[in-house]
Amino acid sequence: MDEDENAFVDRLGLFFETLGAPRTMGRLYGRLMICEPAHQSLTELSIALGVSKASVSTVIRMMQEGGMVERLPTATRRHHYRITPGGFARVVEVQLSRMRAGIDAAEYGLSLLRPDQTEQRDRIEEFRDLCEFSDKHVHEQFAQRWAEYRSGKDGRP
Amino acid sequence: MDEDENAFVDRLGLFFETLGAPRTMGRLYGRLMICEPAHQSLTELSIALGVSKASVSTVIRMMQEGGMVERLPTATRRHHYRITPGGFARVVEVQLSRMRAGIDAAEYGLSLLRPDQTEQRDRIEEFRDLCEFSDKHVHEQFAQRWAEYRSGKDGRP
DNA sequence: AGGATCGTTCACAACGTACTGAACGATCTG
DNA sequence: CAGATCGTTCAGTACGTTGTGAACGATCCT
Repeated sequence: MDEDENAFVDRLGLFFETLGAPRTMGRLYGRLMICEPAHQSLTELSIALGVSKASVSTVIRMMQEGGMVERLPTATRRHHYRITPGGFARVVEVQLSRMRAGIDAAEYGLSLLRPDQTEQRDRIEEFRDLCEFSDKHVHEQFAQRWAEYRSGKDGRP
Repeated sequence: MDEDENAFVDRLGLFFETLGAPRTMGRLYGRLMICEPAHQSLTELSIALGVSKASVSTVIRMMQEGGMVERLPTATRRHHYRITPGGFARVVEVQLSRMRAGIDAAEYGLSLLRPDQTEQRDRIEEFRDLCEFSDKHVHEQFAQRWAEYRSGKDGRP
């Protein structure tokens, strides 16, 4: 519809693509941020973005499972979706939790090396520690720090 | 060659794939962690991983530009590569810096909205703040905190 | 019950990317 | 100089993923 709104939606599509998510997911998220009212049915989203209902159906399910959007209870069989408040934080957390696989791989590598292979061990250990750090420390403190940051932004007492 | 080493290498390939990087990049990184000596020529890597020299050439260039590996000065024309010590931290930083694009998109979206569209503004602002937080705060403190964490791990005084 | 609306699912087409093999330029060795 | 080695580049192929259209089941409205 609106030219500017489309530009915004497409920018979010590009952003999501760089994060490894499908473009349509970003466009849906963008649309749900600017739409009025906040909740939209699958068909409405399909029309607004100019993509098939099939795409919206599959992608929005992924978003729902990831906690980015939530389905509202409704009387009709229309499925109304809206952005989960604070839901995008989960996405970032999931992104960081991927580091666990790196830790596991590193531990496996260390189990293969002899104790005297110190140089190789050092390389793997540094890699493992960084994965561990990214996952553990950042992940542990993320929710809390984010809450502090957020409360410092808005003017509520 | 070794069955176990291949398993380790392939695990890192999978890990890198989940981060959106090519599988070969992860396998190269894995190989460079366990090889002896630490530096390897392009042809050696090609043989060890069972991939074409063409792949190694292009992928290792990407890794070099990203700061994950570095080329060693050498007398011959053999290009010797090794893992950049602490180089993987850069990868994580780059990953986090991708959030900047989210900030820009959000600012653009806000510029489109009227001042009275408070609900939409709230949604976008939360998204923007989270991107800003992920990029700015985490990114700012990453190097320092990682150094602290690292120094606490190894036993050096 | 008949008709319409809404979302889901399937097979298929379109696209981008990762990888290969061959040709090439450049450098060392005998 | 001839031959071999090493890395780069290019065109082409193979693969996985994204998005579509059509058929379907289910629900609501007269």
